[in-house]
Amino acid sequence: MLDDIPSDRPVLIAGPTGSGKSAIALELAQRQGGVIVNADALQVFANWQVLTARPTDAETAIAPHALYGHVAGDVAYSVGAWLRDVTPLLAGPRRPIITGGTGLYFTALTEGLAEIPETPADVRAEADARLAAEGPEPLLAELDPATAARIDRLNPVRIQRAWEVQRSTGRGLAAWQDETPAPLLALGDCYPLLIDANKEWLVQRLERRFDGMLADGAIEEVRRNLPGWTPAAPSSKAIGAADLVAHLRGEITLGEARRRAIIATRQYAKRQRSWFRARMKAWIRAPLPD
RNA sequence: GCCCGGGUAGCUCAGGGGUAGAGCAGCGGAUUGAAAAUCCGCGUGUCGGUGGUUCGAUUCCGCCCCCGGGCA
Repeated sequence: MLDDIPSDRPVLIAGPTGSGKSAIALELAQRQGGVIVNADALQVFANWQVLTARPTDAETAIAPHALYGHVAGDVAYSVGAWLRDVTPLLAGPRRPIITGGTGLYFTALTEGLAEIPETPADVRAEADARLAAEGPEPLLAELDPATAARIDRLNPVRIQRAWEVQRSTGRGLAAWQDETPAPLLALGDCYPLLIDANKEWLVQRLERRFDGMLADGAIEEVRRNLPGWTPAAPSSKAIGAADLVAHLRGEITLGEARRRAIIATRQYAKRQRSWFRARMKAWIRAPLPD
């Protein structure tokens, strides 16, 4: 698999959680050089390492890594922010090996993303408040027809996003999206590798991986995050975090927390599979185990 | 041994004379700035067993089995 990878082009390594992407990236970086760039929405956060399976200090010492743990856990992050972070790394000097499981990030990178200003915190707060008080319908009614027709009207988060864009920029989301610029990195200019993990094989691995996280101090890591813990924080979405918090608070047993976290991980892997199948048809597939 | 409950989808349970339903799990899908998020779709299962009443029983009655609790 690694022998087919050219050394003069950016490499993309996507795949479901727990499929061994990081190890492949590390070996590639050791063989050919380059910088491993994170494309995982949760591994950007500084307050998690064990729970998000972020590369360890020993691993980051072997090869250069970028965009791992560089964002505080209570700071809003997004695809747009990630794209802005990735841009300078694409210019060199090292060949980027972009690795992660967030399909949206890869698609935005290789197919383009509308250049919409970041939603100001006060607009987000206003939207949160209105959604809680009034429900999604009034917000939906305030959207322009083109946007309303394009988004999933049954999904409150999609409605909120469209409303926030309208409110903060004065333009409809659809108008912005219609002006989406060319992608930062076209598929033809890189080597896009998709880890195609066998489902049963992966499910077993995910279970063992969570036990490994517990053995490596996941509970202590969660305990460190307990002061001021809020499910609303961007980094609180890490799978298993809320479950282990509930356990530390004595609400559920460790066994129950483990059970829930493993289920959530499996469900996440399923969603990744859906994205990859539908959106990454042109990628080079590497079956695992081979 | 007796008295109450209860035995219905993988799990937790609702229902009720005209062959049954919800949450979770599971499976599939969508997804251009919270994406490890969010959202959509998919439910035949000896209704514990067996006899009886009835045009018809999972639903009513008898007996039996199992699980709780209580009394001895």
